[in-house]
Amino acid sequence: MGDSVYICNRYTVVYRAELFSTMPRTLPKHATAEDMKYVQDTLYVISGKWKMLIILAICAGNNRFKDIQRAIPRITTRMLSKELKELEQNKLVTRRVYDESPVLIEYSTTAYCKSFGAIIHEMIRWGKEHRKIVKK
Amino acid sequence: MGDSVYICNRYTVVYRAELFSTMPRTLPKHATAEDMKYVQDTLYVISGKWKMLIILAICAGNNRFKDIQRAIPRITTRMLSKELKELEQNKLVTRRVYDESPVLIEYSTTAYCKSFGAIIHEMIRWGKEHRKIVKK
DNA sequence: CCGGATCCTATCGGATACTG
DNA sequence: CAGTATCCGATAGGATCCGG
Repeated sequence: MGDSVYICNRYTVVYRAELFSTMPRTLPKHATAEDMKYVQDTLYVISGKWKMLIILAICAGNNRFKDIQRAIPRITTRMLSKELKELEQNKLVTRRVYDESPVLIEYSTTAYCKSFGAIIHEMIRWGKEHRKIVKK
Repeated sequence: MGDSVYICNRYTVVYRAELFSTMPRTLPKHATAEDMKYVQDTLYVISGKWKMLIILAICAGNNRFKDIQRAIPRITTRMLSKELKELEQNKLVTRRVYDESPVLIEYSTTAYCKSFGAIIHEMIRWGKEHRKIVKK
């Protein structure tokens, strides 16, 4: 009981509520199966080869398709197009069309996207530590 | 200049140093291409369908192969075996062999693994927010 | 300039069978 | 019990071509 089935874009996973009752103190104290969904969501939203780089490229001031592409070596138009669409669906990026001729399209990150900062910080910290640990 | 090529298990990516000079304040202030490697590392270590669940299952007190497998619905022996090996390489899990008969093998999470708590917390927070945002 | 459509490959993960 | 080996389908990502 308490188990839940959760479907994210990638996977169907069954979470057993009992897994979350006895976690050590340094992991979330009373995490629930519900919580795990959120972790999977977050992971899904930012995983993939290009997503983080695209976000950072836009943050760096590249607002047009070609500019973003130029800023990220080796990315193909197919991938950039696909990932931008996903980022837009997830409200991390907005796409604005200016009806001039030729048509002008601008991408920008949302304020919400910036709420991401804390996670990025944590990941930098942890990843840095990780290199040291694994090297040993 | 300042660009770097980085190979993690999954991808070969080129980071352009210039991407990181003008990021908004709510993202890391002076993140470098170096920092992005760490983010990718972290992402890689915990991504995949089962890794987080395995960590949590062990935290919950399942220390033997069969116990972990029973705790995680639908995981196959192949996947559990494979992921445990990776987690061990990344020092998140230790494998101990007790030479009794029949042989007894125990998995446990490392203290290092628990340093992960902050990221999990952040991901829960962000993922929760995300559901609300995307629903609208 | 901004992509969509098509085809292809490599990797991820599942099913099943088998072993010390 | 604690896995390994083999085969296989699904999907992520790449290459290329085309169109508004």
